[in-house]
Amino acid sequence: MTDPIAYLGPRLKEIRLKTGVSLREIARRLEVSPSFVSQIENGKSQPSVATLYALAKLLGVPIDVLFEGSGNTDETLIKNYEVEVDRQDFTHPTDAWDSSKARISAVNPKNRSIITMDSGVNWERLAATVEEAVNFMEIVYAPGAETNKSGEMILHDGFEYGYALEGELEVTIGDLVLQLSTGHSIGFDSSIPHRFRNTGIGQFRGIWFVHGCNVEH
Amino acid sequence: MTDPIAYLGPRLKEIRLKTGVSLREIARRLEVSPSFVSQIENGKSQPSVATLYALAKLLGVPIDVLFEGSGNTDETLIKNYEVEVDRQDFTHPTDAWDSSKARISAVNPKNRSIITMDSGVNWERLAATVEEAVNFMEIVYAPGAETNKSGEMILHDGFEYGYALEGELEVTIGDLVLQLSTGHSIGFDSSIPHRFRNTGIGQFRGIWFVHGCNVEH
DNA sequence: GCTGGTGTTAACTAGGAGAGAACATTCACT
DNA sequence: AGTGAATGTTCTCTCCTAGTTAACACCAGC
Repeated sequence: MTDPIAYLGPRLKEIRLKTGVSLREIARRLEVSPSFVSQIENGKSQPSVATLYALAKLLGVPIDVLFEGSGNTDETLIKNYEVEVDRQDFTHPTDAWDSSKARISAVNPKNRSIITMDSGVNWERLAATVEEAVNFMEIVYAPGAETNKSGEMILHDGFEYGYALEGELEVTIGDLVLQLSTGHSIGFDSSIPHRFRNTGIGQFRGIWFVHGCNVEH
Repeated sequence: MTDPIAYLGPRLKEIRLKTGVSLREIARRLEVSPSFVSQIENGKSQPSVATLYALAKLLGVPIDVLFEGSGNTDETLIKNYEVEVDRQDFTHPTDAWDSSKARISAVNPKNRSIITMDSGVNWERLAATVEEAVNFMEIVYAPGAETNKSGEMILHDGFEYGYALEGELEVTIGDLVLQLSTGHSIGFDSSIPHRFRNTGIGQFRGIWFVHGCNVEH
């Protein structure tokens, strides 16, 4: 295993690029010089603990992921659906994907079925429907992205459960406003009008589970 | 909100004392001077990123917990149940916690309601039951831990969905054996006999969602 | 008394965290 | 093509601080 400290810089750069933030923007928010951020990313300098902490907070990732080496051996041979769908003509979240009555479904993160919503919102299916009226997915909100660009709330029957993986998500349910960050979780009645908005600088990722009322087997 | 950086030292000391290791022993292993460790613990000096990393590795804690100071940077006003339950006399996973008919539930990772199963398996509730026959939780398997120490499979009605956060979990469903690692996800019919086992060297954590058949609202 | 453990605090130094400037690019305009 | 404002990079330099060495005070057991 290679030295995780040495990969800290490249890892930071990778995360920053993924979120589409500029190096200078980072520097501005951190109140350090752009050159220093560059030096860090290229491994020519190392941040202090304080800047490392601020950096992680800014990017919305737990510090530990910054040290997860690139030595990622993912040789698990999980076969699954690799369809790239792009339909948004469904009325209920649980109808996002067509149903397929497998009794077991396993999905490799590399080839998830993805639905691209408008304005920087993605849904990635975590399991093919082993039952009706259920949707198990990872949702990804780009910085600034929101459920409805118009700002109006949505509601539907059923219930909804979420777990925040990384980033910041402002969750509005009824007149309740919550700020979700890594590790936070929620569950609520979907018939209450709700909407989400990524208020962080980095992307938001979360595990989401939605099911309707007419669950049958 | 107090500065989490300032609490880094005290936090380290707290963890060290809890494990019963001497300050000088830490210094020896880290290959730094004992005085420096003392200075770090008393907040009179701050470690470099490299030493911080080594320190966390040595103490066996993720770096992020070193910043979960008593000065709670997490000011999200999420109120939730803080009960420590320890009952295992339920017959169905969805009955693990008593039901409480809130329509919205948000849970802060710091004060989740935890059920301690035997042989290194924990369930941490991610949302209070906003509906019947549903359980949304984070499951933690210590290295080597398994669903049933006896090795027999379990089955119950309903469906089950999982997402792997960290570690390795060997999942056996019927005669299908899968290896889950970070990012992998599954969904299956719980009436198929199944069991899990942590085959990795570290702990396994995953988001789990279980619901029964008699879902009503 | 001594010896071996514990943690703490001074005074000091070498090295690197971080700044600042100038650099080469690429865009989008008039 | 010319200006302007972004982008990231690479020099050089300074000042601060991560980390050392020394001596400190405390407890055990022999």
